[in-house]
Amino acid sequence: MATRIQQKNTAAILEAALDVFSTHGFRGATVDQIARAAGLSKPNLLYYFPSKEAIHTALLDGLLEAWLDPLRALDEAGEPLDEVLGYVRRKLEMSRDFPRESRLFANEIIQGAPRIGPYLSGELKDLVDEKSRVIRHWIGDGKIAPVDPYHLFFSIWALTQHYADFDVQVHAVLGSKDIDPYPDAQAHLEAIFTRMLRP
Amino acid sequence: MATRIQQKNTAAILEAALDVFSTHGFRGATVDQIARAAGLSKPNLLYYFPSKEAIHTALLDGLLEAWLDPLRALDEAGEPLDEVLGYVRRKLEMSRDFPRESRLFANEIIQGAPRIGPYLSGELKDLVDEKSRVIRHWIGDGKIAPVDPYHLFFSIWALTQHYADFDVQVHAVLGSKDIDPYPDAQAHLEAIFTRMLRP
DNA sequence: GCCTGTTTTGACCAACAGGTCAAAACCGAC
DNA sequence: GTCGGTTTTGACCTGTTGGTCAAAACAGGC
Repeated sequence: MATRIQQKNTAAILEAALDVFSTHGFRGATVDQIARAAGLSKPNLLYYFPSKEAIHTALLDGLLEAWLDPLRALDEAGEPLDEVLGYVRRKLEMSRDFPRESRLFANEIIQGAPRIGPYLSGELKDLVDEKSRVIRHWIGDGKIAPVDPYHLFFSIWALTQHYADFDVQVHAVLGSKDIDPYPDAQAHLEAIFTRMLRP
Repeated sequence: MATRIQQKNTAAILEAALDVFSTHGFRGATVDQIARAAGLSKPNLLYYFPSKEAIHTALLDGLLEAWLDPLRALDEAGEPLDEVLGYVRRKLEMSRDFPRESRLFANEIIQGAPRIGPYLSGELKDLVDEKSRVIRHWIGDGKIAPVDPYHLFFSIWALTQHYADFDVQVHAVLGSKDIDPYPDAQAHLEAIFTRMLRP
């Protein structure tokens, strides 16, 4: 249904908007800024999306779609520690590979989740509830050390997303701009959760 | 030097501005909004602070002043595990008691630290470098388990600030708005770092 | 009460923001 | 090339924003 030009331009817009929204927040971003970053004029951009809000919504929808995948993959039938470590690894890879998406999400939450409140207490909470039961089963079976499942998940989110959201701080503290912190982070987090969950 | 009215009004402005900036970010906040929240008219507010920027700067300066105190208190002469746990506790108390300050800081970092970049690679990095040496000494003496000091600090920041910055998400996932997550968080973090650092 | 400095205000401005619109330019099928 | 629909643009409108200013209102010491 969509022409070549449409595909190319909507993609360029979303790409540019992700850049701008993730670093300036919704209100801090201007349509003109996004348009220029996408190589279009403002009216031309508005030809593809009816409003600034619509671009932001499209971006968030696409993000939330994939946001839960790493957790969904946590498998009750697997080896408990490996499953958790796998989840941590996937989340950390998302921070590394999609830092802008992480910051877009972070912006939204910090500002009180005005647009994704229902998602948080809906889909997200449901999935976390479900996986928390899995964690509790594992604890009941003595497969992993007793731990509050909810705070376990909070810890995983905090530790992994930190490397995307606070990227600037991480690099500033580590000193050299060229260093990739992710290998060390990966080892560090693996050690943390291994020690935390070993029965 | 400052009159009663000046003290009262500048305090009210900073208080209101903290509210507004921490939830909407710098560009998302409007001077009018801050003025109304402080119970003043916009020109009246501008009588006390020369610009929106000046209010924001005053707020950040005050914050950064106190931001490092919990880490400064980490004492090389103390019992290593207790010292780290004390730092974690202090940081978590800051998240609980000053969540708006934490979000103000988070907003700044996520947006690339346009105003506090020098602080990050200056004061902050220096202090972290110094305390990292302390951690390494403790490791060398076999007092705590070997761990990358920098990533240890990142972990502490991530885990404690998460409860302030992502407060909405925490409450949404936990379900009941009335529950105070901090007691559980405190116990959880204590357990994490104890297991992490026990030799 | 009066006088001096402080505080407050309403009216105003220029810049910028999101968004509209009609007309022009462009594209590809025929 | 020409024709229909698609794409792009410049000019424009309206509301908002940060900030100014002169004048009014208000202290509080005498």
